[in-house]
Parts: sequence; C-alpha cells; structure tokens
Amino acid sequence: MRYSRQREMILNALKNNPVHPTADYLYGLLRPKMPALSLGTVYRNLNMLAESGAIKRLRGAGGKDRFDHNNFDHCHVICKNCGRVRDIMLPPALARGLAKFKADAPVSAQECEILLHGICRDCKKKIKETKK
Amino acid sequence: MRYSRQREMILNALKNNPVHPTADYLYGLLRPKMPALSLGTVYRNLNMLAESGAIKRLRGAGGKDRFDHNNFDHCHVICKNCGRVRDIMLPPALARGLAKFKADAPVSAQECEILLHGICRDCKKKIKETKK
DNA sequence: ATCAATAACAGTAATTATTACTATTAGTGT
DNA sequence: ACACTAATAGTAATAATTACTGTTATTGAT
Repeated sequence: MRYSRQREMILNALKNNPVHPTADYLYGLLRPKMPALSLGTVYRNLNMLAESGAIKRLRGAGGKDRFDHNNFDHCHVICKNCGRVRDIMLPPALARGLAKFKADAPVSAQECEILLHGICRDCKKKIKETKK
Repeated sequence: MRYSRQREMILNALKNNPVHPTADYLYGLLRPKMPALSLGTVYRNLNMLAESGAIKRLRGAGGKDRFDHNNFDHCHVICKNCGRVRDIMLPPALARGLAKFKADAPVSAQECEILLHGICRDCKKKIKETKK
C-alpha cells in the first residue's frame, strides 16, 4: 500500500469528524477541495484502511456502512430514527470481561463490535412532540 | 398484522434452520414448496417480524442482512472468510454486566448486538493448507 | 534527475440487496 | 356468504457498493 494524496485526505477527514461518516458523506466533504475526486476512490480507500486495521467499519447503521477512526475501546449507539451513531465507553470492568471473552472465542484475528440500536433522546423528544 | 400462510412458512423455515439465513436463502428454500412465493414477500415479512421483535435482524454479515429467531441472550460470531454466522453464549457474569450497561445507555427501546468478526477455525485450516 | 514498473486514480458501467408500486388474492369480522 | 382491507405476486425502481478501463502519479533503481 503506497502513499496517495487522496488516501491522506480521506483519513484526515475521517479523523476530524465527530460523526461516523459514510463513504458518500466523505465524498461530499472532500469534493470541494479535490474536484476530481471519485466516489470509487473513497470506497476503495476506506476498504483498504479498514482491511489494514487503520480504521473500523461499522456495518448496520441504516443500510450504509460507516467508518470510525478511533482506536480506543468503545462501542456504538445507533438511533433507529435519525441514523446517528455515537461513541460510548464500556465500564472498565465490562471491557476487561469482554476482552477475556474475545480471547476465548472460536474465531481468530477478530474484531468485536457492540451496537446498541434504539431511539436517541433527541428523537424521543421529537416523536413525543409530534404526537401532541 | 394478520395471519398469512407465507409468513408462517417463512417463520418456520427460520426456526428450523441452524444458519442465520438471508432473505434470498429463505426464498430459495421455500420456493419449491410455494412456487408462487415472491422475494418481496420474504423481505416484507422478515421486516415485519423483526420490527415486532419476533425475530432479530443481524446487519453486517457481508453486506446482506441475516435473520435469527432465537430469543435467548446470545451474540454472534461472523467469519470474514466464509461469511458463516454462529451463535455464541456470553458468560453469565458478562451478560448481567451488559444488561446493566444497556439499561443506562442513552437510547431507549434498544436492542444490543454483539458481533465478533474473525476467521473461523475451518477457514483457518483451509487457508493454512492452501498456503502449503 | 530520469526512467521504468505499477499502484492508485477518475470516470463510468455493472452488480446486488432491498424497497416501492399495482393489480389481485385471501384472511377476518359481521 | 359477504364486504373490507391486509397481504400477496410480479415487476419496476432505488441505492449502496463494486468492477472495469484507460490514465496518472508514486517509488525504487539506474
């Protein structure tokens, strides 16, 4: 895997974004700075980076794949309504227990993904208000 | 949601299958018994059943959604190579800790999904052998 | 610095999973 | 038995992602 300006830009955009962007979102974000950027390039690079372990792929957030560059041990909360994804920390004791569980699992070289699907507080409020 | 023979067949097929089938797989399985069955019907019913909580949707197993009718508390191991999904139990202590964590999470009405992505033992063997 | 080899690119076409649409069928309460 | 309408079959449409092709840019060696 050799250097490319496009990949650097993509990785930077991912690092500087609090959201967990989709390929399409990153494409839209970078297009103004790099008018010749191609969506296929964004996909290819995100795949390469995820494959190499440099970033994480979050599947299941409303059909689209999302990406996360954070390496610290955390899990994700996904709103079924707005699709927003947020980081959430596991309590240390749980994290330790899970690490042990992972080590004993019948798959090697694995990555553990914990997803909480639900309705976030903002959406819950909105839904209540529209019901009134 | 009123009864339909198609939905009954789909749910039964799901119950009697150790794999975590995709919509397409169930369609292929049921087609011989119900030649008029439509793929759209399979999708619609799986969505309805998942929505109502009767079954679980597993996102992220290689792009395709998979479905699981088991209601007991368990998580999933996905092989990156063959795509197979298996059930795995959490140790009771971990399950308890996780339940508490879930209850405190900033989303309501949530569902927790724990996925371990990795290479299963069968595939690991195969890969080793082809390398020889 | 120049150059050859080729990884990565842009642009576009193709694929694949899933959803939407419409006329018809079948489950359900009266 | 009948009317109401949810659910269906069949097909068309959508949306995310991947594949393909000719061109560009990075890299290691001369």
